[in-house]
Amino acid sequence: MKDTEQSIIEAAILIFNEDLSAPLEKVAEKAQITRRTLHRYFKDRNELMLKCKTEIRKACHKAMQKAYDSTEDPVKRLEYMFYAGVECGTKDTFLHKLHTLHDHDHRAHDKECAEYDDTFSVWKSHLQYLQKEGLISSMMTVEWMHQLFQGIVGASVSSRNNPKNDLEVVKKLGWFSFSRGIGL
Amino acid sequence: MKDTEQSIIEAAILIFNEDLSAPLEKVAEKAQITRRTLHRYFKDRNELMLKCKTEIRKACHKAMQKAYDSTEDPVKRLEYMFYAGVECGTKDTFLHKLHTLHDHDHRAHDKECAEYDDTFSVWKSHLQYLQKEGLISSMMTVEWMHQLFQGIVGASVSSRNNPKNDLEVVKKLGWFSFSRGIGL
DNA sequence: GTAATATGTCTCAAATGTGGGACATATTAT
DNA sequence: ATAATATGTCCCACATTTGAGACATATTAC
Repeated sequence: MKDTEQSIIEAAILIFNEDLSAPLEKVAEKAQITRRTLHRYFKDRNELMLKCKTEIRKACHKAMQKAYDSTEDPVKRLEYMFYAGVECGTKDTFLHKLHTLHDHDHRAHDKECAEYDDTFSVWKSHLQYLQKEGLISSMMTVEWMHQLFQGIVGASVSSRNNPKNDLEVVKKLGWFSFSRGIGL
Repeated sequence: MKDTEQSIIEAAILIFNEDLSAPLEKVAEKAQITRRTLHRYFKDRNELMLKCKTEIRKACHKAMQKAYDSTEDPVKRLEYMFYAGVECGTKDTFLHKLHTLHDHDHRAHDKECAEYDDTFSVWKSHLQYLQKEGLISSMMTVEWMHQLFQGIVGASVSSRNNPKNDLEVVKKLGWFSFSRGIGL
């Protein structure tokens, strides 16, 4: 019964990803509880948002790290990390969105931003490594490849909203487009 | 002095794209006017939102059509239509977002959705044509290529938030990734 | 079955967002 | 310079959102 808190967070991520200032009522609806119950778990919107941020950072970091550790082969490693992004779904897209908002100024000494950077530092370092090895195009910056990654993950997640699109198929399509898109 | 209305719309598109339920105060700030002035031009949030939707549909439709008409060469045509998307910037990403929201059910008989479909029907038809001619991969659906298009346009628009990234460079990078991503 | 815990219902006060009236000031056109 | 128009300031009524107390009901653990 303690998973109510978690289900609220999951619901909030889905709602806030589409509408940052959505009323908490909508989050409660999505979580299939009352707003009163939501307030028993979270003092206010801010506290809920903080928990969401922690959750998405944790989940994405864990998934990316796991993918990285799952193989030694540089190209497979890249592929699995891409899949990790897709499997994180809305959590990944929301995380990226929060750190590219126009008013959010990203500074590394901030704790949240540091954790965000940390989550993708392995990923970015790996992209640089692949460039040095000549496995992927050197004409593009790591920043662009990261934006491309987030963009294609977003496209994959959108595709999955249509239930007729199987996760595995979507992942393969996404990887095809991403890998070729970075000149692999 | 009549361009105040237009500048409010432009500001609203930027704000609402990031935060659908953002207070109108934020729109006014972005447009560098008072909320009181905003209310003189738009009765309420709903009216403003409708104007935004009309604006983005109009702008994107016009840009896509212009790109289509600018050449006869099928591949160049595709390339120019991609650039059109990037040049529409937030307008394109916002338009796409509005029609992929979870609560928005997309039905063709609805006037707004019909116009949306119309805007990208030329684009999608052209993708199908290229597939039939064997110029791009036939392993993927038109829907996926469209999602990919929107995803990479979004990545390009994000990149441009960093002023050191020149529009032309971003366009070229985006096109490189997109064209290869669809197997061209 | 009983106690503990979780959730729902009803209610309400505070905070925030919204729309617009009244009037002053600023800008533009002629 | 003057009139017309646009915008800002101040203010207010209204709607929505928010956070929580009090209590009933439901669920779970033992």
